[in-house]
Formats: sequence, structure tokens, C-alpha cells
Amino acid sequence: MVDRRTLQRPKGTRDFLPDVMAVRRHIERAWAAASIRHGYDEIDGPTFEHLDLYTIKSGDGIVSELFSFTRAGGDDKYAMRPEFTPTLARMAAAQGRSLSVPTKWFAMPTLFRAERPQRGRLREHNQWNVDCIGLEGPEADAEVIAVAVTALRLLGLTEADVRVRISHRGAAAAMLSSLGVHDDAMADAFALVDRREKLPPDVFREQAKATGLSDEAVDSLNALGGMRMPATEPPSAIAAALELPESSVAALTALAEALDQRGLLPFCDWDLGIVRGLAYYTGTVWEIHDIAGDERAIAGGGRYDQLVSLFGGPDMPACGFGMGDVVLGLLLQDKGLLCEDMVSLPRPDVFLVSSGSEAAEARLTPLATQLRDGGLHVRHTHKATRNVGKQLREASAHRARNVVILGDELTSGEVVLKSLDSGDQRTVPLGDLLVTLGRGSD
RNA sequence: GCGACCGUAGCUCAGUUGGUUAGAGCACCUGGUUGUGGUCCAGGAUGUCGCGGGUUCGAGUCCCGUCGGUCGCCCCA
Repeated sequence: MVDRRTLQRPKGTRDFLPDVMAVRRHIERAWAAASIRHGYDEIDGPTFEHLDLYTIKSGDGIVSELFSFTRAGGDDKYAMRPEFTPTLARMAAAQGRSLSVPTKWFAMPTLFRAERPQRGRLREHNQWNVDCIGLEGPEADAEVIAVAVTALRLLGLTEADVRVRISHRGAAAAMLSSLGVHDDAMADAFALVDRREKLPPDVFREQAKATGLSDEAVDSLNALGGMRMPATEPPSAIAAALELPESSVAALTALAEALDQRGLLPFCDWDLGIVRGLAYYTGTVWEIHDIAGDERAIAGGGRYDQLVSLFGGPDMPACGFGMGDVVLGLLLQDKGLLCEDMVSLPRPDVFLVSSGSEAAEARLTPLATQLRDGGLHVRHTHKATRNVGKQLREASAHRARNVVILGDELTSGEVVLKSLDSGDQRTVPLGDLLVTLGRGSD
């Protein structure tokens, strides 16, 4: 007897039954379409890599959160990929100087992490990655944001549903410096800003002071972290609110221009509370959230100019983002954007019904084959019943567009063609069927 | 790794201070209708009450353990 547990889905994984699979393809179509229309080419890599590839960028701490393994009888350590960026960086670095500028790639990898699942985070998920390598400056940052927003709009989301929260590490550092944060405390300050919303105010203050900041500096840190306003406001307004020179937000001002040219400002907020994993972002950092901020980030990205060189390649600037399917799926579900009209399984063009006569039975499979060879989506019952009513019911359940009834009319070489949407039906010669159906007959 | 809550039919759930034979809706199957679907009506099948132990005359109900799920914390690539 097989152990009961063996037959259960592993923790944090999903079974994609047809209706769920249709949602997955619906999302992937939007991702691919948005990428392609902005000039990005699809890539993929192995689903597992050398374990050490993942410690280059993230350190040894990450190992406990990976699914890792060795080959039976082997010593090499591997890990299921928890993110795509190391693979991408490895691939880019391997091209070296021959990498064209810019290199614009996207991928839709399945990723794995050995954590306890919770809302919006599973052990196995699909994540869209978009990266632009070789371009400096705000144009590339704005472009990848445009790719992300395009996909969300294709899925039916608007600026009333989602917001792109944008910050810039250089600008934030300049501002913190002006506010009295010393360079050697900068990393701690960023970490505090990142956690600010999760911490009670008094705990935040206590931890901030522990890094050696004055009361005034803590106030400034708090003010900076809480600074959020629509991107339709100029970044200079942030500087003014914090009593800082306009030059400190120069990077955001340049980005604003690039976003405006793409019509993105209505989707965006300036939000200096956005930090994102301290490790490797070097400039613009941004996240996309549902407007209420109830869910985890839908997407996160930014600029990481050291990435390619970190993985042994030439010095090349780069920016990009990742967007997971789990949080996005939850949001689409909540917004009613996954109803049958928008996401549906392919509809059969025709459902063949046999009345059960000898002639009809003999004709059924050859006709199905002929229509399928003609490119049509054809189904028929696999049950024993030849009750026409039952077969029509099954055709409806499969959401077939048309039914063809093989019955007494066969004696004159004809069949009944019925539209299940309108209910209309007529008699047509067998020989005309493919042409009639192929025209998208109703 | 830590914490909270939840496990009853395929699905969503009800089940009274512990009490006899565990229920409903949806879905499914059959018939009304042997050549016309979606609606309707009638009927039918369906359970290791997650699993193991304990308390009790008696446990779906209480206790302990365990497995699973959900949601947080840590972490977040």
C-alpha cells in the first residue's frame, strides 16, 4: 500500500487542472505580448544550477531556503533555481564583450524556494523576468516599467487598481546624507527605512537611535521613509517637503521625464520608503502594489549596474524586474478579471452527434478526422449513449460553438448544422461542411 | 526555525452543555424526453467525521500527539 502522504501534493505546490491552467496561460500570454512589443527576446536556462551560483549575490544565508541536492553517488551540490537573475547574469557574462548593446531579454521561469507557504508565496511559482542590459540612464528604467505596466493593462488592470512605487537609491542616499546620516550608517538606515512600516513607531525610533542617529536624524529618516506622493507631482516637491536642495532629487526628475513620455506618470507614485533587498540595487528601485497595499508586491525591480561583472562578465549597466504569478493571480481574482469571458478554455468549433444509425456510426470518425485535418477543434461523445438530447447537453457543457448531427439526412448526403449560441439550425451537404465551418459559421 | 487558527461527501459547509441510524446546497448519475442543449421536475449514489492514542456507559463534539491546510513572524532573490 502506498503511503497516504506520497499521494498528496507536496507542500506549497499547485496542480494545474484545465481551468487553472487556462488562467496561467492567460497571464503568460500577457507577459509575452508586453515583452515582445517592447522588443525583448525570450530566453530560458536550466531549472537547477550549481548551489554556489546562488551564494555569489545573496551570501550563504540563502542556502537554508533552497531546495538543494547532490546526484546519487556524486559530490557536486546543485540547487533548484530560487530566482532567475543569477542564471541571467551567468548567461550574459558568458557572452562577454560580444553581448550586443542593448541586450533585451525576458523569461518566464518556474522558481523554487523551501519556505513555509503563505498568502502570495508558494514553494513553486512562475515569475516573469525582464532585463535590459547595456543601457545607462532613466530611459531604460522607464522602459522596463512600461513593459510591466503594459502587461498589467493587458490583463485589465488600471491606475485605479495598481500603483508603481518608485524610489532611487542614489537620491535617497543623498537625502539621508544631507539629513545627517553618515556613510558608514547608510546601510543600516536603508534597512530601517525598509522595515519602517512593519515596526511600531517607538521600536523604530529605538532601533534607529541604536545605529547612532540623533533625534533629528531619526525624525528625518522617518519623514523620508513616509514620503509618498503621486508621480504627477514633480520630484522637487519631495525635496521641498524635506527642506532639501532640488539637486538631491535630480535622478528622479530625469526619470519623471522618461516616464511622462511613455504616459506612465498616472500609474506611478514617488515612494522613498521603497528600498528592496539591500544587496545589489544601484539606482532606481520600484515595486508594483495593489492600490490598497493589502497584498505583497506584484512586481519588484530596479537598476543593478554591477550584476554582470559580479558574475564574471564585463562592466555593463543593467536594469529589470520580476513579477510573480501568485500575487498577480490573487489580485486578478479579487478584481473579477478572471471570469469566463476573459479566461477560457478553447471552445470546440464543432461537436459531432451521431443519431446511432449504422450510417451515422460509420461516418462519425472519418468526418471528425477530415474536419480536424482542416484545422478545426472537433469533439464528440465518448459515452455509449446515442440519445441526441444527451449529446447536445454534453456539447453545451464543452461550450461547443456548433453541433453537427449525423442522422437520417445522410441518405441524401446531408447533415444538420446547429449553432449552440443562437439555436439556429439548417441542413447542409457533407461536402460543404468544412468550408462552412471554416468560415467561422455561427 | 517560531506562533495562531482550521481539518465532516468530489466542492462549499451545518451538526445544540458529549447521546441512538451524520445532514444540506452545488456538482455527478438516472428518468420525465428511443432526433434537439442551457431552464424545470422527480429519483439515485456518495463518508476511515485527516490519522493515532486517551477520557467516558457513550466522542464528529473533550484532552494529548501526529499529518495536512490557511494566515502571520523570520526571510524575501
